[in-house]
Amino acid sequence: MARFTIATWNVNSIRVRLSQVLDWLKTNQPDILALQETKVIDASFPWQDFQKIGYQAYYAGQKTYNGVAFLSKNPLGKITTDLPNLQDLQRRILGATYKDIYILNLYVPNGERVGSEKYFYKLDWLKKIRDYLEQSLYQYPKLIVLGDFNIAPTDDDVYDPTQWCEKILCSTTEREQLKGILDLGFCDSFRLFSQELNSFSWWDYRKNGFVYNRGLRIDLILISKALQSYCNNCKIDKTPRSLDRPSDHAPVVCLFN
DNA sequence: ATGGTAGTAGCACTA
Repeated sequence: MARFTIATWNVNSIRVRLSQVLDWLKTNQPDILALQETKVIDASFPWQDFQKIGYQAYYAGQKTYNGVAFLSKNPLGKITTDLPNLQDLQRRILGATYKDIYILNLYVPNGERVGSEKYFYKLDWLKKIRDYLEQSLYQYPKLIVLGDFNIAPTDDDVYDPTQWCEKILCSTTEREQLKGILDLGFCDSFRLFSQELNSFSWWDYRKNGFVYNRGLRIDLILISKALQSYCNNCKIDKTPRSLDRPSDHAPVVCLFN
């Protein structure tokens, strides 16, 4: 397999974060960057800025909320924004092919609070994603599912598991839904490699969460079995989180070769 | 502190 890097980053508004994303792309040169929470309608997506630095943009946005995108050095194929079993006005899904790899960029619903209406929407949404992935694996054994999952897979991905016990992003039911996806034949690429304790990808803006490393690891790159032997590294890049006016999420990068 | 901060929009909602 030719060397290939893919990354995911919830940017919390592409318009506010545009210069940071451009700088990060110039420095890191991933083949593909998947974005979440772009928060722009398609007509306002700043695709020209990315084209100038050698990236083609694919996007599915809406006003104010959600919005997903791919920035890619090479053209992507088979762009999908809705799944056969999941048609939603909320723009949270973007699928594309790159060579023989299928890539699914997800902005999983937050869920607000365990037991809330949004929580059940999240669980139902994840079940539909699972069913779609189960089918897709037949056609695309090489499958990458990445994005903001809004689930911390285990207590090792939580700065204070006691405080977060059975809270949104950490509840047993959410974790079981994620496990249901992993059990199809995916792994959490971050855990294929040794990592520092307390590695997180999201820190609350409030109460200096980043300064005290009070975070969660909710941004994931899941890879199917057919890709595992090619995966050489996965890491979280905390540097953009320390910039002025940052996103509350850090990029996660996965390398194949 | 049923708080806190940020983005969008221009208020209240979402995260």
